[in-house]
Amino acid sequence: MNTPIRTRFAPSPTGYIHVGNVRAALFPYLLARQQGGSFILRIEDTDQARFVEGATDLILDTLEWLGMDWDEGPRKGGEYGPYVQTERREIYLQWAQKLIDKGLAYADPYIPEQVQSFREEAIALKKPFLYRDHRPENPPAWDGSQALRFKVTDPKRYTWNDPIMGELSAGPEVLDDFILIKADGLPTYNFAHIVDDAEMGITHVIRGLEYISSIPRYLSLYEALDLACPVLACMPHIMAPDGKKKLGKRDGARSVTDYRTDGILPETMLNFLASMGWNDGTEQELFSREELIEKFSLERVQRSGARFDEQRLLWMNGQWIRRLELDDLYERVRPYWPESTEEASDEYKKHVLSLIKDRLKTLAEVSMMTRYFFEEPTVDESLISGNKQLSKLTDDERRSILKASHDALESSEWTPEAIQETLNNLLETTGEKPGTLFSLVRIATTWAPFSPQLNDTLALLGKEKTLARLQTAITPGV
RNA sequence: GGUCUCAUCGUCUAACGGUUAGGACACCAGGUUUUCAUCCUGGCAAUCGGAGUUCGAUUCUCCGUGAGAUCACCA
Repeated sequence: MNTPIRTRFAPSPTGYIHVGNVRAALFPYLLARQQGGSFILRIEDTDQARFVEGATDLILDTLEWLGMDWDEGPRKGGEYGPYVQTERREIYLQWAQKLIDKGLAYADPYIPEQVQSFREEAIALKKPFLYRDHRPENPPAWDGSQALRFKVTDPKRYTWNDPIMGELSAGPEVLDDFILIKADGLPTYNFAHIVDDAEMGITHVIRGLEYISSIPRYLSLYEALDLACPVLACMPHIMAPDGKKKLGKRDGARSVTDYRTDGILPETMLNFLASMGWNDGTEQELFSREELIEKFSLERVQRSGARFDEQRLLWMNGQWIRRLELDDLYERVRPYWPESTEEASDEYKKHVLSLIKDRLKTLAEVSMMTRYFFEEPTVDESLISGNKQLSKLTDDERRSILKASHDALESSEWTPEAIQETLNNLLETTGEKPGTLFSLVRIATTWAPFSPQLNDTLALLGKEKTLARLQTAITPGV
């Protein structure tokens, strides 16, 4: 009987959360859920300079929105807490003491500027810089005011197996005496995450590719601490739209909150991010959270980076919107109605929504797509002049067609079917083509570049409004 | 520059060493007797280059080339 796996997401609260961050949470989440294990959330806030107030809440809110529930961590607690690194200082110091006792950690007598000059010296000589080449003979006893460094005693080549990348290795030249505890008393990521992962029983570490070159250092630290090494997996980056480098905040990576505001569904975001760099080998494109959990595997994760294609995201969002039940969609779209809809009944708005559901790519689009159902539209002559058929007609010809339409509709029953029949009859009596007649009536009643099927639109708009808008369009001066 | 990694349509990707190299997005054309969209048809479009192994290479090996990551008292 295997012990249940434990995976984690360990973000830094340094600002907004972008799609790359979310995907770094998604893969460990999916794996934990699939294997019946635990997904742990840990806040890595040891960089006080980059700490941003409120960033943690933003991260937690985003994960909750996406339905990526965690088993232990902030807002949840758990038996391995605290789950915020600045609250774990004592733990790091205890582990650091173990290394000191073993002679595997020592105080750095230099200040950062001195180390920097060593580094520049090496660069000037075109030699790779290694701190251990400058390792002090008799370092002072560590009193907590200096940085504490790890002592690499046996630089060697490490080889390890990454479930995504395959067999990896790196030589001794990448091993160095890195800093464990900074002069401010807080641990570096390199040290803290090893300690935390061990203390929290993490079995699978899944993180971005940028960590791959540091892994030999982690391996040497696991050895020094006599710790079993968890499974280490690195996943490829999401690339910036130009495909040149990993997506980051400086490249205008949009926050997940922005996509949420635009009306991207959490289903879409999950599906889309999982699909970037993973597929199940079939031709399936749309995966629900449940399907992702069932089918995900690290072995099928792509090894190369993928660009974030917003057009594909929009297409996928449209697909997910279409899959929603109308009532569900109505609830989600609630914040997006224009102000003029406040008076309208839920029933009417829901009906409007049903007509445009197939047209939506984002929830935010309801606003611009439905205005004419709630307020009097503004006449836009360019809709006529820009229309191939309609621009050929004179004003009088257009009025005459609209007049005929008005009169026919006036005596029509007001159901979608009856309206369609009336419109069809009108084609015969006026001798106009559908492209002319229907377009003209559509524009005169909505003044929108596009709208749902004409008979449905008129039926919902109501006889009174339809006739009034046609009358306005017939009135000279329009 | 050192180290490490990656490489199939414009983009996301599929293909036990044997396929007319498949699908999706985008784009183009047509259909669903009005527009936009949905939906359906069809079209365009790819194995980075060179050696080698093999009867046969997108797939394995090597060398190039290109791209990315990393070399912090950041994570």
